[in-house]
Amino acid sequence: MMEKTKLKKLIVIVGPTASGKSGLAVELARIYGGEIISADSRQVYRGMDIGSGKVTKEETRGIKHHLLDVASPKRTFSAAQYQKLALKAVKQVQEKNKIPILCGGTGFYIKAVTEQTNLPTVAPDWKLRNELAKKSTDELFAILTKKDPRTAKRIERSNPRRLIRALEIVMKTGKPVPETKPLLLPYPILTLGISVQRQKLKHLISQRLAKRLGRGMLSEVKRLRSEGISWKKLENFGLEYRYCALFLQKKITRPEMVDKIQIESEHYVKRQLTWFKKDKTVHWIKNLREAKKLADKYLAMREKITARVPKT
RNA sequence: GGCCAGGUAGCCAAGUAGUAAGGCGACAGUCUGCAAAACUGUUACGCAUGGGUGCAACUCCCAUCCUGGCCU
Repeated sequence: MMEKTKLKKLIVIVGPTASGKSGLAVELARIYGGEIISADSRQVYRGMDIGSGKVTKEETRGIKHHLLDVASPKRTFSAAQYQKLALKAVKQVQEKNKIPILCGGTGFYIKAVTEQTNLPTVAPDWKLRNELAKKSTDELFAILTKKDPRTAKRIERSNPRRLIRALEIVMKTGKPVPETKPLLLPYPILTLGISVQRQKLKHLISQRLAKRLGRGMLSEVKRLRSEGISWKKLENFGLEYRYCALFLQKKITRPEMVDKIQIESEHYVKRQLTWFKKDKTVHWIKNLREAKKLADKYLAMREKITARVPKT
């Protein structure tokens, strides 16, 4: 009986871009017998490799990675789709009696898994969205206030994207946006946050950018374009994809492109840190040693409990 | 040396007698299906320096310093 009482585990690794999440995840996976579940909103797309910083075959060092290349860049992938796939992957890994390591910089995706927030099931209706997009935020807010005052009260009244999504839900369901309650996973999670000095991060980003250009990032973007991804879509992917696309269209110069990617990446770091700092369960670590210490302690809980459960 | 233009926040920049637009950056933050996205807030008791004229000057006048252009 003892061997059947496996305990569910999940290690989460977060941190700003270029902080070394992927490397740490692979290390921990090798040490503890884990598989990695990527939580990156761009690495889910096939063909977006260099620009998104997807691990290479060598970098995986034989560790299985889930949730990479699961979507076509031609279609819009969403947090809800991610949630479904990621939860499935977590379960799958746990069933193999291995440790799932959820690793990535997309805070919203991480939250979708760890809190299992029940995201509204209304699918995007682009026709409706485009219609609504013609209105000003004031108008949108006024409509929402009328149809769903409770949501209007807490929504950002100047953010068209949020307003439109809320209205989409209201109009498609005929009901107010449902209140979500976070469903915490029924087992403890260990969340590690990689802490790197901002200044150091800037250097890392700049080095990484040079490397990516050397590896053919521009060709990658050109290829995506030739495969039918519109410039607009590429620009919407942000960072490297946005500014490479602008450069390839000759809307900006190459130095401007490099400059923009650098600065925008630094802004991105800031947004990520704002998000992750809010999560008080994150254990901030500086290196593998600190990570191991926490992981050892966390995983040791397994033995204690599995040893005890059969007796009771 | 002469003439002209100009010196406004970390940077770019508007204003031009009535009490400092805007953009970038920086910093902080938001987040219920686009999240590398979208969005919000803060950021010059002071406009090269010193005088002067006005009730009132960044705005007008004078001098000085600095920058750029042209001329010799």
